[in-house]
Amino acid sequence: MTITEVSKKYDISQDTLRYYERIGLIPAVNRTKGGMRDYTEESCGWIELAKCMRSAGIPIEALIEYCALAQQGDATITTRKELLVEERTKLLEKMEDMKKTLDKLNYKIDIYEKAEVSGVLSWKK
Amino acid sequence: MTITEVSKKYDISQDTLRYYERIGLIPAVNRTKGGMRDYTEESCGWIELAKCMRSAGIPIEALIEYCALAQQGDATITTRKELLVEERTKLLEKMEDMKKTLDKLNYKIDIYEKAEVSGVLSWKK
DNA sequence: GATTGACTTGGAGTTAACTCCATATGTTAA
DNA sequence: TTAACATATGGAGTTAACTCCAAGTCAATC
Repeated sequence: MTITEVSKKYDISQDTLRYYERIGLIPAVNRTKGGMRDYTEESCGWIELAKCMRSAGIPIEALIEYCALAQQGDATITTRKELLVEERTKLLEKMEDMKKTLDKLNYKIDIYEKAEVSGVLSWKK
Repeated sequence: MTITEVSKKYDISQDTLRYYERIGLIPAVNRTKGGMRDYTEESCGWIELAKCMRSAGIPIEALIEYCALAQQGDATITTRKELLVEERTKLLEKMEDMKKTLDKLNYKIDIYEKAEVSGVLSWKK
């Protein structure tokens, strides 16, 4: 697959795809004789993973480390697992924060709706 | 309350508290004759709101707008509500992304655990 | 009244994560 | 084979959200 195709498939800019490769967030991509990138299935798998993790706000630094470990083979399995567990913990904490914020938003929106009906907002919080 | 007390109470740096006020994320804080900040209950309410919203990643720009609207009185109730509804929508989308990422993390961690036991990782995904 | 520590402002610096650009080279259609 | 377009690289620029700093003022203590 060309970079244009991958960019469309995963809705990631070509600049970002090259950037991810350059910093080691995904392993080096195959090249044609001319030097153009030729993404394999495996490359696509890495890109999908990167997109998924980034969409949840997992920091690039952690993903670079994971990618580096993965390229060192089975000896790093435990380390990689620990890394994922750590990110999972942080993710769960963030989700809790968001849940609290969601509750607050719902509460406030509810109050604003009631205020719209009654025309008064003196009892808002 | 002094800025030091507020900083400790909400675990937000003094620099950030001043920054929030400067950019209008919270309304101007009361001052003593000497010019020092003297946070009221209401100020604290705004800070708590800011902290909650920011912890969920709601952008500063939206909060500045909300704060500006709130200071214009009841005429902006509907606009404020719409703003909150919009942010709630974005928040729910982010939470869905995170849920998907969490599932992926759980799946991968599970595979790594099995690999640790069996010593093989050939069937990872 | 002098020292010490908290607080003030305006502005510069930092960090993460892209995003853009200039210049050069590969690729394809007429 | 030449125009037109896609892609390559290295490096600079951008954005959001802080964070730090210098130089000065306020407040409490000795």
